[in-house]
Amino acid sequence: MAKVDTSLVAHLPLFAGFKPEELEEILREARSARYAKNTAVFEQGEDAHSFFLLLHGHVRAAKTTPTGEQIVVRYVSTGETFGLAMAIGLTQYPATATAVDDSVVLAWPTGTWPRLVQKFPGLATNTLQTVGARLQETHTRVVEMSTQQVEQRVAHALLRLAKQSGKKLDHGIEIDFPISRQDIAQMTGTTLHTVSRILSGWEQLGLIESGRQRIILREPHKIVVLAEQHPEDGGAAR
Amino acid sequence: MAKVDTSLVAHLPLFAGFKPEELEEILREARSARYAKNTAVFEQGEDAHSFFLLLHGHVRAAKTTPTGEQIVVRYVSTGETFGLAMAIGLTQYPATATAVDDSVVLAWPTGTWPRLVQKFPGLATNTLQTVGARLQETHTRVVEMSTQQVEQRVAHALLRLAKQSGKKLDHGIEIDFPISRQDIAQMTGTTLHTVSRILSGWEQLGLIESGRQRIILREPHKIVVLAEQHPEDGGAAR
DNA sequence: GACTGGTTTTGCGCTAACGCAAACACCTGT
DNA sequence: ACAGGTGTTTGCGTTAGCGCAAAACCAGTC
Repeated sequence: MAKVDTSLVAHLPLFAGFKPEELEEILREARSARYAKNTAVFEQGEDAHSFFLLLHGHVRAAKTTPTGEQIVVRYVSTGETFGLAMAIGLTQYPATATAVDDSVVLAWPTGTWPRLVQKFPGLATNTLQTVGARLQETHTRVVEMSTQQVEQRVAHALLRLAKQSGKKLDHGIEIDFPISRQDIAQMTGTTLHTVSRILSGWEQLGLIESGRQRIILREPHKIVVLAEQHPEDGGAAR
Repeated sequence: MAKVDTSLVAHLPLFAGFKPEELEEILREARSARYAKNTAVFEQGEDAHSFFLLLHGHVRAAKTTPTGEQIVVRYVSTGETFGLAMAIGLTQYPATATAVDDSVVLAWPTGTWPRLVQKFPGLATNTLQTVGARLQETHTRVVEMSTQQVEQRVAHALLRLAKQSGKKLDHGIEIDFPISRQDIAQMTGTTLHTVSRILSGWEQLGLIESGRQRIILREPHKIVVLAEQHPEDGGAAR
């Protein structure tokens, strides 16, 4: 079990307000692990044996419906926690987590959570903040899905991805991990085909540049306009 | 400031694991208040001055978009907390809370939260559970909106409402507070008109009985079937 | 360097659901 | 009893986006 440098994680929201020695103690309980691109960290329905902190890479959390459709719940970026099933009172993972890039995680056995929280109440309040933030984001998503049309939703999704995991290039912002049209469809509640059409359109207009599982925003500002623009603008309430 | 009977609230998840005297101390910090039908408990964007526990009645939490559309986030039932902005790191309420029935709440000034949590760490973990549960529910909603069609979504919404706030009658289950087609539309991401058409259809078939802001499920079981039935069943993945 | 499997593009027909409009029921207060 | 307002129903034309199908594309692999 490799020792984790506290300085690498000390600034994370999860550990806000902790002293170095406390941090050390918490980290001692975790093991680190690598997951190669396209391997599962855990599967939906599986017993929640651990909770995780992503140190490196990107992880996709997705839910599968009884009929087999998949919905992307979120993309986890470096520094974020995931698989918190235990903390929110679940014994099984509610989604599947897959590394979309070679990734490195810290994993705490689920059983350590009650003990850690008892000893370090700040963990609970910090986690409450992050779960609360996710709840907000998910509500935003519901609102978008209810009120906006597909093109706006895709625009928002790209902007969010760019913000979260964008790599600045001189000719734009590149989304920093492999992402397919299918993935974007599953984030926005539409189909692969519709996403493809929309992105093709944008590429014509020079707003983006894209290839196989690769998207570069060339004109982020114009995409913001698209995202905020309402169909038949000045639009009335539903 | 009226004294609140601890026995009325002791069993609530929020207070799980607390001793009567602790409970007493927590309750001492709260004031109780009444809100008449159709009055706002707080408005979206307003400074989060308090957080609440609903003792009696029903409260609707809804978000308003920049363009004026409203989306119902959830209906709060007796015993549930709401307006937890502070706990999840917000200084303003992210939604508007309106009493849909004459309602009674307990209200804690936002400023008491840090102190209470510090003294009673169990509050944080209990709240984490409930916020986690809400996150799950919201994810379910996203999945439904992405994969199901309007009729199924409306069926699910009614079943959830019936479960949460259903009053058992001999000829069915009545949703225990005034709810309009508009409200249901805002819960399911569709329009008033479409909801009306669907409910009319169901009424023809004898599945429900309904009137002005009033819905009775006469054949809950058949509605479950509707909710689970997939268009062109055996349906393929998106 | 051809093969193979996943990804993307594009065309075309179809339909679920929207949007608008108008009429209608019901409840409340005067 | 009546008026006014809020909620509901229903018809009708329109359309955004789905679903299917087929082709083109691309990146590794053998």
